[in-house]
Amino acid sequence: MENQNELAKIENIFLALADKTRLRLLNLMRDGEVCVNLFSETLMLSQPKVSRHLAYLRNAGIVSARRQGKWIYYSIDSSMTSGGTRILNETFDWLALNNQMQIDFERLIRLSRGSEIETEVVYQPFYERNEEIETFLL
Amino acid sequence: MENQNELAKIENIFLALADKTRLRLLNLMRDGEVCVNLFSETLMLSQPKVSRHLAYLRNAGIVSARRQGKWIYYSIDSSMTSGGTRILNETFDWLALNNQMQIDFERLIRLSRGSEIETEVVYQPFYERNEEIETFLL
DNA sequence: TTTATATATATGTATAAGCTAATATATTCG
DNA sequence: CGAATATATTAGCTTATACATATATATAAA
Repeated sequence: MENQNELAKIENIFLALADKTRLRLLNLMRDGEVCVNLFSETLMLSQPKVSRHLAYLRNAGIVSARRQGKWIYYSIDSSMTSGGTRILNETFDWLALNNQMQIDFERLIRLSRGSEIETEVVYQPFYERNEEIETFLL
Repeated sequence: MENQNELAKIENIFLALADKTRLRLLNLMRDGEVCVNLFSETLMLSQPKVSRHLAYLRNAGIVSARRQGKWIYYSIDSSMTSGGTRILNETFDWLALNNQMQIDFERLIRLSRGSEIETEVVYQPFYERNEEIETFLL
């Protein structure tokens, strides 16, 4: 993924977006960071499946991850190229119109309120992040 | 391709864009229609390869084709969904910055002037199309 | 240090999609 | 009609990727 020409980078962004599961994962990150467990619970998908698709998005440079204790939080990588960022923003706008994506996001919010599952997962919008806790990038 | 839900349609647009050859083909259609022969000459790709990728784009609803005599001209399908259109426009803007795409487009223009190949291919911007000639959609 | 939890990766398999070479179809022209 | 041209499709092969299941790694807590 390191030594590719520009055209290959563009192709790789679209490859990353060309999968329903990855689109659903991205939609959940649209304005905050989410940990693997919460992705898995929200979308009712197996943990390895979620993890592998997140790795795909990470390798494509679309999301970044930070560990906080046992949890790893994923969010949109703010250092994307401007071309990729613009495509991604259009994609978010498009996804926002989609029924499945709306349902997913509502479930994310509901689960992150902690009422229905007993795990410690939380949804953390950017503005709520506790930056004092020791974190590091993967 | 007919009976798919909205999310699948979104996925399919990105699948269609997730290939270097298809991106190069689309770039050549950015403000006009192009026939198969000219795609093939411009990109120096085999005719079956070009034809197959154009079929892929056609099935995805991104391009449409019209026959005029022996030639079949492909262009961006103006009846795309607004979401798809917006993604496509961002994509064109991004491609326009890419060196390979610039080279491709210049070669298209040069070849369509007819100086270097002896076939009858022509590049036809929308505004130059002769609508009087009998045409039909594939 | 052992145990539990959260996440990542490996393995085997099925499917999708790419490529080349060959062939089929459609149109025009003689 | 028969030949030439433009485009599409098929066949065989290879590669990429998705999936489920199993296993490994990293952290926290006891």
